[in-house]
Amino acid sequence: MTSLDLFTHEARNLGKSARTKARLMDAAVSVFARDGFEAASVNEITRAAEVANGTFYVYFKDKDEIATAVAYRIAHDVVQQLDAAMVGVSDAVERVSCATRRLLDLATSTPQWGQALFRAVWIYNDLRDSVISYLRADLERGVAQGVFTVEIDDFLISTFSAMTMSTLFRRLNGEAGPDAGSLVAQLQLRMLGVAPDVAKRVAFQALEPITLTMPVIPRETDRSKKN
Amino acid sequence: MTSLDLFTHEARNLGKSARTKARLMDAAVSVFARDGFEAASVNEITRAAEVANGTFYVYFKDKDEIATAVAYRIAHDVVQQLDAAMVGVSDAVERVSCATRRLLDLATSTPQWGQALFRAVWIYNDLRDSVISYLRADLERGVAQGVFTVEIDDFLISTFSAMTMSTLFRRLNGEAGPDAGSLVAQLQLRMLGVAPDVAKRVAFQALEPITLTMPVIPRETDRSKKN
DNA sequence: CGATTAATTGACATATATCTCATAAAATTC
DNA sequence: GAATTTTATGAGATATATGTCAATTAATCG
Repeated sequence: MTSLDLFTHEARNLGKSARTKARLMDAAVSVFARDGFEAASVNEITRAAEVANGTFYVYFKDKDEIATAVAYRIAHDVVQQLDAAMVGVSDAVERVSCATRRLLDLATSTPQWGQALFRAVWIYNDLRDSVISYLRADLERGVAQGVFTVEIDDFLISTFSAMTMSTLFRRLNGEAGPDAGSLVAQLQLRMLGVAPDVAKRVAFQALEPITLTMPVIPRETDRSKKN
Repeated sequence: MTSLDLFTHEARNLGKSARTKARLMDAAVSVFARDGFEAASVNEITRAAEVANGTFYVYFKDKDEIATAVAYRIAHDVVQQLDAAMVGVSDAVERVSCATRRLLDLATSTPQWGQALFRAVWIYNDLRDSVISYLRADLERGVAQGVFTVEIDDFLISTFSAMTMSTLFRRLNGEAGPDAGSLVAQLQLRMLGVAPDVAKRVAFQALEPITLTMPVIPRETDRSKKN
């Protein structure tokens, strides 16, 4: 077990089997983030979860099944948090910029989940679609308002999200700094046809601090700090 | 062994050991393209190459070594072909557009190599740098000429190549059609600050048919056509 | 052609992964 | 607290991968 253990935390008041399952899912997040989907093994996951090998198969048929479960749960949570962070933003240009920046902030604030999200989106196409479900609507609104001068189709949306995802990747690997969200949002707005000065202003304008509504993210307490 | 076998073809006049090594490298390309780097096994490669397991270890220390060899050779060849295809294109806007489109055309014309290139660039960062080595210069030239209104830094270049690479990925997976190169080039030019109408014109203008100079790409003859 | 060198082979030792299942431990019920 | 149900265990059967090496086959040379 490492760091956050969000699933375990969520399941802390449920029955024993739910808690064990959650432990396995947290462990899977760690292992997938560290080793990648392919290289990860059930043994690594059970070791990380501190349960016996056989326990895994009580809860999941195989690696694919836990991977799917983890991926969909993470995507679901991220979409939820993203929705919450977007409440009150109505201007199309701001919404598009905000979504990219918030997603990056979210995914990098808990890097293991970010890694898992990245890999999950890579593998499960429908997940990508759900993470960016709001995007198409915002883009179309911008076109209707005349601020975006580009045709909204699958190709555009794929390219747009590839820009976000590649930034996430570089952010998680330390190749990009905290302003990466703003930088890529700026490029995305330019691509959509927003005037350069407006793109810069919107992409770099300060974001409200996030007010978490849904899942309580446990923080390390000072006393339990590691080395 | 499948389809193209470019390495084998290149080595056809060399000694036996060079030919066997080439067989292994072609097989590796196939297997990596099919199974991905992680999932590929030495056994699969030797089976595809129709040699015994032990033969592999005569030529390569392990999977990593052949992967590196293959990746660098492919990147080298692609850069070479790309250079050839860019000769005579001098305008910065055209060069940037042309490079993206040519790279996509090249990589999709031999899909297994395209897959391998995609995976290689993913894993070996310096390869990505070599494939896009010309890019920075062209971008800076465009800025000097006043046609690009964006700051040229690592972040921009990474994002730019992510757009190309994600298009390659979708192209190889049949999610994008033959015009994908033009579509993404258009978006890239817009992002760089080129006026939308110019971006469209340049990205969609006809390209000269490629005149191959360097490595002879063997074509399937009609009589050896499969089913 | 016989001798020498180069290239190839596949069985084998080792390691690690998957998934099952009889059994044990823990939790719950009455 | 005994009985019952739920949960967890880890040894083991099966499979597949890696890398080595003595032996075999193919190529070359004088």
